[in-house]
Amino acid sequence: MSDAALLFRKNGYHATGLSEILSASGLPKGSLYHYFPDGKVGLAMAAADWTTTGLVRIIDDAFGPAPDYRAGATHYCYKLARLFDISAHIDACPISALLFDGPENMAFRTHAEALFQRLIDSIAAHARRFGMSDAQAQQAAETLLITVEGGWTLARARRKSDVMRSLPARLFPSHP
Amino acid sequence: MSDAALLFRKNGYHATGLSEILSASGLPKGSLYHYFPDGKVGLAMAAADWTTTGLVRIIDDAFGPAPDYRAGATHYCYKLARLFDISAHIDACPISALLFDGPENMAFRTHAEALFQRLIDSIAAHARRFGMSDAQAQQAAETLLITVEGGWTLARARRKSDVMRSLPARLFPSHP
Amino acid sequence: MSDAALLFRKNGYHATGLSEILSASGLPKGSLYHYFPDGKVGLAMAAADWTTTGLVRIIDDAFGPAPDYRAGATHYCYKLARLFDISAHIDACPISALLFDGPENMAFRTHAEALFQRLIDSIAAHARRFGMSDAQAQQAAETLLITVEGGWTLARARRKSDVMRSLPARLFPSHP
Amino acid sequence: MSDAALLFRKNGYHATGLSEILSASGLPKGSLYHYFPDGKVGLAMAAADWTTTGLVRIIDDAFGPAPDYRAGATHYCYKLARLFDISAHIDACPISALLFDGPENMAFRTHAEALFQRLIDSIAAHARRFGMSDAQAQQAAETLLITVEGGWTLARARRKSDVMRSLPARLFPSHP
DNA sequence: AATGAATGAGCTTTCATTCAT
DNA sequence: AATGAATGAAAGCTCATTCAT
Repeated sequence: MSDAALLFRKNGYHATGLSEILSASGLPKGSLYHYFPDGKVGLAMAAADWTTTGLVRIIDDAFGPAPDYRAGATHYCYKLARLFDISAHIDACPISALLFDGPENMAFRTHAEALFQRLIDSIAAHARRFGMSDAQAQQAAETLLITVEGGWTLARARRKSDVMRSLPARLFPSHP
Repeated sequence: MSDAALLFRKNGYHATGLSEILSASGLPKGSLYHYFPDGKVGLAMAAADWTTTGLVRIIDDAFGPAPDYRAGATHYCYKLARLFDISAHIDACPISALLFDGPENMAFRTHAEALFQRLIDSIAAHARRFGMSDAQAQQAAETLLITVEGGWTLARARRKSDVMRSLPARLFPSHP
Repeated sequence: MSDAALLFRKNGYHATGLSEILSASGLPKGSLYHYFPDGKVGLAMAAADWTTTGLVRIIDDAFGPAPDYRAGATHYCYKLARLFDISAHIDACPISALLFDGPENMAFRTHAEALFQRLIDSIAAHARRFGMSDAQAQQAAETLLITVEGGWTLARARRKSDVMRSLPARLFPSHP
Repeated sequence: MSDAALLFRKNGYHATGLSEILSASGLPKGSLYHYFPDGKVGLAMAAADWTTTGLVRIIDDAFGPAPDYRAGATHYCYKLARLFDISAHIDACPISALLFDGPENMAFRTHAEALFQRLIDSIAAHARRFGMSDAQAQQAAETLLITVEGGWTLARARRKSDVMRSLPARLFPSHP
């Protein structure tokens, strides 16, 4: 599963062949359709689920020990910058890699929406823990996700993680 | 060219076949490699160039008549929201569609970086016009691009353009 | 069994998947090879047997109450025309569906020959009952089978059962 | 083309793989879809056309020099018996091999109907030449096709061409 | 005795590209 | 300069069958 997730993120959905995934994972060719009767679509969705779970864990690790929301968000951006560095700058946002599939698969869009919402909800839970109202928390979490998502895209184009580390300053500008 | 750009944005790089593009544009099959000796790669880059030029025009239209930077950025987000709506929710960010190609084409990343920079520079020029310093303008333009890019991704997952119209409030929070 | 026979007749041997048959009949997947150790080949033969038994019953029903051979043959053709109509033009001759398998299964040909002979023998028995000699009966039964088989093929191509009802006039032309 | 036609007749539509045809004909794999953009379906139809043309020639050869319709039909049956023998008893009626495809391809049935009609028309033209009325000729030609088709099927099951040579006696019984 | 998980060969088709004209 | 016919690799997927339980 982790092999599939990595390859999908690295190459995108269409550029990743099933045989590539299978040879990477060592599994036999015919077995895939037992575990994933929906074939490549089902496998890609499961891979995105798997990676989203990992992102939720990163969120919890970032916000858990933080003294306030701002510190948690900053930790989160820095953790993603590190993740970007160790993955050799080649990994796309796992959910976006799913999203960028043809429009004929509306299920993909629906699934991507649900996964983004999982991330937003995870962040919002921490925001509420730090005293925000429900509306404030939802707003702040969405803003963080949007910023992180856009920052990751720019970092990818530049093949440098600096942008990720610049995000907290953009999110929380100092007021003169 | 506009046909190619639209198809790449709609389906992504790998999901768009050359024959699909050629039959859409009515061009003869064999002559593509005379106009684009690098084949699909060169065509995709040219298509991204073409769309980037269109985005620069949108930026100029948004910021040109605006009284200040904040108003220009707001106009820009609203124009993109309208663009999202009239393209029936099927359009990816044209540059991202390029980005999500395999790592075997590093030229793609380099080209995507240059295109993003063109957008940033266009925005920064307007920012300077409104009195910002060079450093401030570059910073503000990057932030706007990051936000717009992330917002577009979330809008695409939700198949609703609302997120785009919520971006100005996130970029310019009111201070109590 | 009736599910398998119907599917084989509808789609042919190779176009009918074992999983299709098993899911239609509700039987567990692995147990097929206990009932039919020869797998798909054995199942198809048993299905053809089952259908042949049904055809023998139709022959007996057609000839049993008939006053003479000609009337019996006519009834038979009309019964087959009705069968063609109620099966929505999708049924091949069940034995032919077997026949049209690859030459690597010579057992199929042998089996098909035996099944055709069962039908011929059933018709010949009625012919003898109506006073024909053994040789006459065998000859008449073969002719009827040949005509019915060819008529069914043409009816299938035309998707109309009319040909079947025209067969008696071809078999028993009025002498001026 | 003749390779494809033979293989389809020998093994049936579904049991004949495209790679089998291509390796038999020596053509490269990718070229097939230039000559037959509809793929296997188009190839099978063209193969059936090709063989039908051959059957029309056999009909003309049989009826051309014949003194009357009965002699022409007899020649035709004997020519088919010889064809059966030299094709090693393994060849199906080429049109039937087409016909026995899944019902999802209504185009196949329509095409098979047209091909059968070509054969009937060819025979009927000769029948008219021998003095039959239009109605008589059509009727006689249909009867001959039906008989030949059914006879071929039985001959195939028995792996002996005797049935084909017995058809004239069935078509033109001597009146005592 | 009975089963469902597991398999690898094979399927048809699409692909970006080349090259003789 | 311009082209469409031609191509081999690879794609995603289905298949009948096996076997440990």
